[in-house]
Parts: sequence; C-alpha cells; structure tokens
Amino acid sequence: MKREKPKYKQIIDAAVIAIADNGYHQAQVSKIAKQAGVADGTIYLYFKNKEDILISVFEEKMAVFIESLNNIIIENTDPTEKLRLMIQNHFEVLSNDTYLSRVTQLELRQSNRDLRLKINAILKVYLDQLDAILKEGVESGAFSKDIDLRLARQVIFGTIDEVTTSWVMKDHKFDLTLQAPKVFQLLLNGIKA
Amino acid sequence: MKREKPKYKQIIDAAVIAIADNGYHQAQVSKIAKQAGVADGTIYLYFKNKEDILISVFEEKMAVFIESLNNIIIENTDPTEKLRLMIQNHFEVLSNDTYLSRVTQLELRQSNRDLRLKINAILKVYLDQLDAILKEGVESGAFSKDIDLRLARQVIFGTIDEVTTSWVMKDHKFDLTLQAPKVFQLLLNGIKA
Amino acid sequence: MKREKPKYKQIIDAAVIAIADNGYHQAQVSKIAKQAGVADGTIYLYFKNKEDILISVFEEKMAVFIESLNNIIIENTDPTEKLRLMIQNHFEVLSNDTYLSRVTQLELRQSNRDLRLKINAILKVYLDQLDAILKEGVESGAFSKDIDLRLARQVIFGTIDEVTTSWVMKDHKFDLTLQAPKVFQLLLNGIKA
Amino acid sequence: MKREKPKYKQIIDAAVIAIADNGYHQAQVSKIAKQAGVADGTIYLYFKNKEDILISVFEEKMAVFIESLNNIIIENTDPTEKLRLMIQNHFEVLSNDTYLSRVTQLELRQSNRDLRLKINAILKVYLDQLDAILKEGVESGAFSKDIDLRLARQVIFGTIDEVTTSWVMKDHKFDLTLQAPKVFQLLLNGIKA
DNA sequence: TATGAATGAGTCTTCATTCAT
DNA sequence: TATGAATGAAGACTCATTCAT
Repeated sequence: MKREKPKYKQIIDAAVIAIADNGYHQAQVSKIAKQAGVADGTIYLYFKNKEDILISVFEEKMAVFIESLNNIIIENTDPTEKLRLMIQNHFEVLSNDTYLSRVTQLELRQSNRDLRLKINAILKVYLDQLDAILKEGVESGAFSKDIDLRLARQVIFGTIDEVTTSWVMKDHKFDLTLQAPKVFQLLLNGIKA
Repeated sequence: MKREKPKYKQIIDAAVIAIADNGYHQAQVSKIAKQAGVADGTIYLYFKNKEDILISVFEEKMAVFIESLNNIIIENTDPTEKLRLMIQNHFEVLSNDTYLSRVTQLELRQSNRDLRLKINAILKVYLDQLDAILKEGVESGAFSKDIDLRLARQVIFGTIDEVTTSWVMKDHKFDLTLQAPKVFQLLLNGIKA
Repeated sequence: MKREKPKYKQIIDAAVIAIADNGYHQAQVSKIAKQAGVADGTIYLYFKNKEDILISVFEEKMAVFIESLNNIIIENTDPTEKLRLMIQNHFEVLSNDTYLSRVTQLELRQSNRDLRLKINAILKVYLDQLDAILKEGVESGAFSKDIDLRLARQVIFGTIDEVTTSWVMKDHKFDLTLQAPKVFQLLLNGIKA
Repeated sequence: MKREKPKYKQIIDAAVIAIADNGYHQAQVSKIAKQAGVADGTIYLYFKNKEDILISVFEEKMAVFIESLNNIIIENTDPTEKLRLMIQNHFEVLSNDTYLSRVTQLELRQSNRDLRLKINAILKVYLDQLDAILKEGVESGAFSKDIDLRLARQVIFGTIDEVTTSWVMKDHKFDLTLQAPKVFQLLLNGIKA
C-alpha cells in the first residue's frame, strides 16, 4: 500500500508546507520535491500528477477530521453534545495546524473545477456524519422537527467555514477555539426544538 | 469616465460569460475579447491587466447587491424585515444571473492572495450594511443582546454563501429563491431575542 | 515642402527629447506625439513611419554639422586649421545640445541594420567633407604623403566618436570642448608631414 | 560550474550565429534554441533570461581578447611592440570569426542602456590593459610625456573600433589584418616621444 | 489637416512531466 | 526505486499603424 510508505507521507506534508508558504499557484512540483527532500521525478513514483498530490493532501487531512468526529459520535449519546464537540473539534484541529488551515481555507480553493468536484466528494463523508447527527437530533426531539436537514447542515458548515476563513484571513490573530461555544450556541438556537 | 463607456460594460459582461463558461484560468484574455467582440488590445484600453478585469467584474456586480440592499434598508424600518429581505434579495439577484453566480461562487475564488484581498475590501461594504442591520436589531430589542455581532454576521453570510455555492455546484437544479424563507427562519431563530 | 511646415520641426524636436529621455525603444510614437503636442495620427501626416522620424532626426541634425563644417572650409585656407576647427565645432555643437548628443551617440545606434545603412548614407556627406580636407592637406604638403586617406579619416572620426560617447556615458560630467585642442594635437601628430 | 558544461558553450555559439544571421531583435530565443539544437526551455537552465545570454556572449568572447592581450603583455618587453601586437591581435581575432565581428560591432550595440552598462564593465578590463601599455610606454620614454593617457586610449580604441565597424559594414570585403601595420603607424605617430 | 480609439501580430518565459541513467 | 536534465506547449501584453469622423 503506497500510502504507508514513508516517502508518501513525506511528500504530503511537504506539499502542505509548500502550498501554505508559497500559495497554490506558486507551489511548483519542484518546490514540493525540494521541501520533501526528494528529486522532482520521485514525486511521480507516488502520485499520478500534481492534482493527485493535492487530492491526496485533502484526503489525508480530511481523514483526521472524519476519524475524530467518528470517535465523538461513538463516545457520546446526546446529539446536542455531539454537535458541540464536532464544532469544538473542528476548530481545535485547525488551530493546531495553521499550515493546514491556510491550505484548506484559502489555497485549495484556487483549484479548478475538476479538482473542486473531487474535493467535494471527499468532503461529503464528513458532511454525511454531520447529517447523521442532525437526523438523530430531530428523531430524539433535541432539534426541531421543522428544520430542513440539508439546510441546517449548510448553515452549520457554512458558519464553521466562514468563521475559520475569517480567522485565517486575519493571520490567526485570535484564538479560534474560544469561538466554539458562541458559534455552537448561535447555531443551536437556530435548530433546537 | 471610463466605466460609463459602452465598451467597458461590454467587456465586463463578456468576462462574466467567458469565465463562467471556461473557468477562471481557461478564460484567456483573447477569449474575453472575442466574446466582447473587440480586439485583444482593446481590453487594455479599459483595463490595466487581466486581474483588473476580474476586480472590476466583482466591483460592478457587488454594486448591484449593495444598491439593492441600500434600498431595502431605506424603505423599511423593522430590522427583522430588513434581514428577511436581504436574504431574499441576495438569492434573487443570483438566481437571475446564473453566469454571475458561477463566477462569484466558484471561479473568482481561484484568484491569488492579492486579488482576494482586493475582493474582500469590496465585499466589506456589503458586510458593513449587514452589520448595521444587526446592530439596529439588537438596539431595538428585536435581536438578542447576547449575540456577538461579528459572529452573527459570519453565521448569516457563511450560510448564504454555503447555500448559494451548493446550489451552483448542483448546476442550479433547484429554485434558490424558495430556500430564502427557510434560511431566514433558521438564522432568525439563532439571533432573535 | 513638408520640412518647412512648423509641425514637422515640432515633431523632430519632440522626437529628440523623447528618445533622449526614454531611450530608443521606450520612445513610442505616442510619447513623441504627446511631447510634440499633436495626436498620434498627426505624426503620420508628416512621416511615413517611425523609422522615417528617426532618419529625419538624423538628417536634420547632421545638416547642422555639415553646414557649419562647410562654412569652416569656405572661410579658411589652411587644411590644418580646417581640421582643428572641424574637431572644435563638432564638440561644440554636441556640447550645446546634450539631448542630441545622447540620441546620436547612444540611442540611435540601437536601430536595426536597415536604419543604420540609411544613417551611414547621411553621415557620408560629412565624412566626404573630412576627406576633402585631408586630401587638400596632403596635396598642400601639410599632411604626410604616406597616409592612407580612408584610414586617416577613420582614425579622426573614430577618435571624435569615442571621445564623445565616453563623455555622454559619463553623463556630460566634464567639459567636452576643452578636449578639442588635445584631441587635435594627438591626431595631427599622426598625420602631419 | 555551469560555464564548463557543454550545453552552455553550445548555446553561446548558437546565439552568436543566430544574432549575426538575424540581427539582435530578430534573434528570438526560439531561434537560438533551434540553432543550438535544444528546446526553448533548456536555454533557461543555463541563462537567467535573454539579456543574460547576450552578456554571457560578450563576456566569453571578450575573454579571448583579454587572454591573448595578456599573453602579448607577458611575452614582450617593448611597449611599442606590445601596442603593435595588440592592434594586430585584435584584427586577427575578429578576422577569424566574422559572425562574432558582426555581433560585437553592430548587433550588440542595439541593446538598451542597462545592457550597455554591463557590456562596458566587461570591456573595461581590456581597456585597462591598454592603459597599462600606454603608461609603461610613457614611463619608459617610448611614448611622449605630454599625452593624456585617457585620451590616447580613446584615440586608439576609437580608431580600432571605427576601422573594424567599417570593415563589417562593407561585408568583410577587404582583409582587415592588412590594415594593422598602417593603423599602428598612424597611431604611433600620434603618441610616440 | 487633425484626431485618437481601435486593431492584432508577435515573443519571452514558466513549469508539469518524462526518461535515460 | 531514485534522479534531475531536458522538454515544449501555452498566454498576457505592447505598440506601430489605420481610418472614421
């Protein structure tokens, strides 16, 4: 399995740093290779092309979100608590990796339509987890029966995304994790029964 | 005044179509010129460079949102009603120009850091109008005194943006304006007193 | 006769200034027109194309050298004195017009092969005058019978040109006319009988 | 060291031929690449940009003049003989490479101000060698104590340059090396004690 | 005569990808 | 596996010249 080989991860991590430091379009394959400490050609032994690196970066990093959200879902029973922890976890993961936050919130959005479709497909798993929480909340009576599930998810994800992007655009100058409770409260007001 | 000359508008409109059809990076200056029915060089009589076209597109189109929101603010007294109309107006404008929606939600985000800063500066006027509505609502007692103004604005704008982007990504397959009342209700629940 | 019309001279003078200020390749037709206070299109009522402006500049300005040298030849009888006055006159004319000196010594040499051939044809009249002085000097016994006329002319013109170019490259920092006597003496030593 | 790699010299030589054949402005990078038998992009592995090619051409070729003049200076004791050999050597080198003579005498002068400053800096080494010969000659009593060193150098270099350019403009139709003794004699007359 | 808006041909440079070693 | 020198396609922008007014 290629993704367990050390150079695979080495290149992924190098790509995150190279893109965060130089911006999406200035992160040439040669810069990623240099950052990873390998030759340009070596990249192509692990990735089909440059787009494949970017998709893999997103895949690997989304896996972190998905796994931790999965743990939250498993370890808790209360949907409201799950939602609270999800928001808090999302902010914490990005707070702990400012390189990553810059890449996901700003640089990766500069990709073309094809790449964005693939990114959305990866994102879908995470959004499905959120949908499940919401559905469970409605069924348990924690959230209002009147809400449109898809819309509620868009409100939640759109808010998280906007708050995070705003934090990145302001050069991480405030503590993102401190926003979690307030964001949660605002969102909860909108959907609770 | 160059922006009143017919060719200026002609090129702006051509750029929106060319970018919507081809994507940001595949909308070469020559394609925009062809779409506008002018020579390549003519573009440079009206715009400093390609980036200047994009900024101008955004400026011109945001002016539409800003002006109509201004009318809403002037013609109404109730902050809650202003918010309702703002959301509805935002969705209506984009529904009426699917080319534009594709450009603002997807293609313009592929710009580099510099361009994005300029775009944000233009967007700020619109966000300031939203802030004013929220502030008025808090002061009049319509919205909760406990909400963080900036956060509330991020929830509202993030939601509108996410819903719109989702609609564009689904190729405008559903009627965006029908979402307005539900979006408004969800958001209002979050912030009302 | 077009060259007696005021705008003709106006454009010629504007071209000298525009080229001196901006360099040959940065002296666009539009800059020359602006400097002359006429519209771009007006240039083409007086000149066939850009190259024609440059040739005309050189023609007009060489005419000054040729006319003053002609006066020197007519007003004097001694070939040695004619040579002395020619060198002095050459330096004086350029000293009095630093714009012109920059154009002839530096900028006009950036022209292409065709233009250079035409410039040489104009220059030939001046060099023929110099040849005549040298021939007269040899026949009168003032200059050595052993000198190769063409070579002597190349030594003289090459020296004048090198000294002048050096003066221009050093931003006219020293008084060029003060060099005339020394240059004359050195050159005279080389050719006198 | 890049300038020892075979492709570096290959491109330099190709540039000389391409410029001599097409003229400075018509020697596109793609033509130089084709002449060198490499891809366009390969040029940029060895040179920063087109201007860098031209500077390098001049550097490499001036090195030939400088080295052979250095040998002349070392192997001889008589300043007069050094001057004679310098002139002869200069004409011989250019006679043996008519491509180069066209490039240095005509095409390279079409460069802009910046490039010309860089060319002058390279030329300075050669002129300093000439200055040293002249100084030695004055001190040894071979050349007149009354001459202005800088002026004498300008006479000599200006003459060599004018004679060579004249030969190139006449399409190398006469034997340049045959001019050497006569040029030497004329110049020597001007400066000898 | 005079204008100046419009034209469109022409080129340097970048960088993802390949492949001989 | 790993290298890195070589490839070559692709595009924004300039500016001399024209021509309708």
